[in-house]
Amino acid sequence: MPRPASARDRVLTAYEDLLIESGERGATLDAVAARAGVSKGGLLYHFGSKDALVEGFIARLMDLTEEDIDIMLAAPEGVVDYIIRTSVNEGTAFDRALIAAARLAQTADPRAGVALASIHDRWLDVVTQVVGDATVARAIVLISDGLYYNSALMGMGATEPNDPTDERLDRLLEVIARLGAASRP
Amino acid sequence: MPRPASARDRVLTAYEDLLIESGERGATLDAVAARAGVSKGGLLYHFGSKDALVEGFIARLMDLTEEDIDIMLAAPEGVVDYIIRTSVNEGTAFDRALIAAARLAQTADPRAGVALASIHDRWLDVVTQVVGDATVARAIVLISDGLYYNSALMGMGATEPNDPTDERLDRLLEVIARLGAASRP
DNA sequence: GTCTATATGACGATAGAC
DNA sequence: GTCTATCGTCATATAGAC
Repeated sequence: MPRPASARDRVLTAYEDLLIESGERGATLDAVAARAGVSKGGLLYHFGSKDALVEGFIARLMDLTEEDIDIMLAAPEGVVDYIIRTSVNEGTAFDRALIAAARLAQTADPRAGVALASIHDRWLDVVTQVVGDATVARAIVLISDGLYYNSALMGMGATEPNDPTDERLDRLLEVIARLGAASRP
Repeated sequence: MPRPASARDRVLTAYEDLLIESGERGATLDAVAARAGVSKGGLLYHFGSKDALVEGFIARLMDLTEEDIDIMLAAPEGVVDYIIRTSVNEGTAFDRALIAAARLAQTADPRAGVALASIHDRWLDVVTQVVGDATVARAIVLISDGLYYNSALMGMGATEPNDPTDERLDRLLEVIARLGAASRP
């Protein structure tokens, strides 16, 4: 039940959208406020500084990460299938948050990079447990990283959502299976 | 024989260094000029605008790409071994240029993203020819992308050069060999 | 809680001396 | 070729009214 979305939440989403569409440079307080439908003063009531805005964004990203890992572990297609196919759809709230974080990671603030590294570690843990072998797990997570990377870097703005039913992903998953990855736990 | 490095070249290298260490936000004309040991006016004599500086940087990146592909094709260990091990050392001039380009890719300018995409395509071509299978080649290049991605995003500044003799890379290459990749042409 | 000013500083770029 | 001003613009942040 999506409730009317508080101003604070709208601000966070507006910031994320702008990071994806215009990069860190375009995600100014003015632009975020305009997009969220509040004034700059209104924005700064909720987040006292741009720093606080980044902090709030990363906190929400980490929450979404935990949710996604639960979904991943329960995925009927198996963890490996899930992690590859959802790299990167840009459809879900989590996908969007991840791309936005990637955009943020190379600017002034190292926090986004640290958050991404910790998410990466969580994935590696999960895949290692499912797959049994640490190096195979690493290869799989690296392929997932590569897919995210390409999504995040090429084609700012015009990033059309990946089709999870793309045949190329099917073939990629077949190849990955040769690594000795159990596609079901 | 490294000659005394023209001011123009020093500016380009300073820009690259600052992109790696401080991100796009930190790579201001002031900072670049200071690092290159020239004044802002001096910098703007060689590159009439920040746009021209980006252009010059990307041109040098593309030159380095062609050089690196020649080296890759002639590598005694084979193309696959070479591409994985050099993702990402941050030691060579080419590695540094690539990381800097990744930092640049999510800001205002789409040119860096376009350049990265074309480099990626060149790699995919080369690996596909060596390996025979397009999907296997894609998996390999994605792993390489993932390694670059992690280098570029985590740990701004403190990115210590990867050790190409790292045992973890050895194991990763063993796993990749299971994909059916010929490690030698 | 949300708004409209306004202060302050940084960045990109120009003009002109040497 | 390289320098020292200097200008215009834009971004963050503050102050204080409603």
